Formats: sequence, C-alpha cells, structure tokens
Amino acid sequence: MDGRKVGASLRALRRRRAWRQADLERATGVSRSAVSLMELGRLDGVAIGTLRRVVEGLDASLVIDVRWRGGALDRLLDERHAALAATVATILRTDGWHVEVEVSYSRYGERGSIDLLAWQASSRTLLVVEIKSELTSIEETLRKHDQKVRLAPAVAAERFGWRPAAVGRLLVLPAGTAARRRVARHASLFDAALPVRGRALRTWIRDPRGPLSGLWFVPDSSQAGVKRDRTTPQRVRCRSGGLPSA
DNA sequence: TCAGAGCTAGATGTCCGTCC
DNA sequence: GGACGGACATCTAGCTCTGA
Repeated sequence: MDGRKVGASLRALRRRRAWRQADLERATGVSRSAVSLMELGRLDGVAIGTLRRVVEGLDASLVIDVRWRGGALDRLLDERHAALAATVATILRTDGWHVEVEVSYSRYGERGSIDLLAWQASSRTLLVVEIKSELTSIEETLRKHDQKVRLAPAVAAERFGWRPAAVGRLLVLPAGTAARRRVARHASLFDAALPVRGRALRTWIRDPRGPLSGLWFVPDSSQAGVKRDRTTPQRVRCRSGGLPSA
C-alpha cells in the first residue's frame, strides 16, 4: 500500500466534493487530525478500520492486498490444496480410477472448476471430488459442490465421452484436528449431506456400487515434517526498532 | 485576520508476556 | 485458561503554522 498515493487519493476525492477536513470528520466520525495524517500518507499511525471509514465516507472502497516474493504467496496458499489433491488422485489411480485434475466447466451461466473428476469404467461410476485445505464457509462449500455434482455428468460426457450410471460426491478435508472439530461442530449438516466416512468410504472407492456422498479426512503431506509446539499459532510481537524477521 | 491544514501531548484502548 | 500489568498503538483536543 503506497501511503502517499492513498493520501493523495483521499485528498482528491475530498476536494472533488468541495469538503474541508472538518466536513469529512462530521461525515465519518474520524477526527480531522486523523484525516490529516491519512492525507499526508502517514498511514503507520492509522488503524485500517479508521482508514476504511474515511474511504467509504468518500464513496470509495478500500482494497488491501498482501504480496510476497512475486507470485510465491499464491503458490504457498495453493500448496496444501495441491498436496491433498495429489494424495487423493494417487489413491484413486491405485484403486483403478481414471483421474482428471482441475476440470473447468461453463454451463448455463454456471462456471467453475472440479478439483478432481474420477471415472471407473467397469462400474461406469463418476466421482466428483472437492478438495478443501481450509474449510471457511460450510454452506458455500456444500452449495458449490452440489452444483458440480449436478453438472458433472454432462461435462464428463461432453469432454471425455464418459456416460455414468452412478455419480459419487466426495469432500476431502485435511486430517487435522481443526477440520475434524469444525465438522463435529456442524455434525448434523455434514451427516445429512455427506454421511459416508471412514472404512465404508474406502470400501466404496475400491469397489463402487451406486451413488455415494462421503466425507474423507486425508493426511496432509505438505505439512509432513513441520513440527509445531503446543502454543501454535505463535504470537509475533513487534518491538520498537525492528520488525520480526520473515 | 481568518480559514484550512499540520503538529503533538496526553488520554484511552488493546495487545502480549508472565504468573498462577 | 484466566488475571494482571507494562508496553504500545491509536485517537483527539487544542495549539501553531501558512497563505490569501
């Protein structure tokens, strides 16, 4: 975030309305001095929430972006997802499935990408696998997965010539306590939507018979060897005169 | 002289390390 | 895990500066 550019933008937007700093103070409840600091680009002394109030008070919006070593942050965020997908794809292939990765679709205005689309020719079973390294929104995850399961047979027929007799839906989560706790907290929801787990699930994967709605906790190989003490996530305190090293 | 903007000391709230 | 206290971040009131 370029402080001087942000400050210049705020000032330009304020002046465009012929407002004084005091007018902006009345409109947003943020003191004139704080507005002054922001317009001078001295954002170190300004809370993000306060900055947002001022920006929104000028009918603008605040976009905050975190960047790290070029595109390395995206790769870092994607690492766990990719590792889970790779683990599941390997297991499915070992059990005789043909696996396609990241199958994109666009049908009737609905767009997206199926993490893993697996096909077992002998039983003509199609499996729609959704991988979640972080379970943020449960409702959204289930809704999107449902959409993919609905569209998958048509996508599979069109793209690969697969004509399924049965369709399975599988949600994959990392086998940590955080994900298990989250699922336990919403047990009734998950039990209704994805009732098959554990041994029954593995049995179905080896020998699919009919449709399936399952939830699978898969060990996260990207975290292998990463030792964490009992206090994680660790607090990082920034002392004056120095930033914590990256 | 006055309006608008900049500066800063002090008040307040929050965070985080430590202890139990 | 909760309580406590010190350190720090953030905000504001009020004074000062600047330019018309």
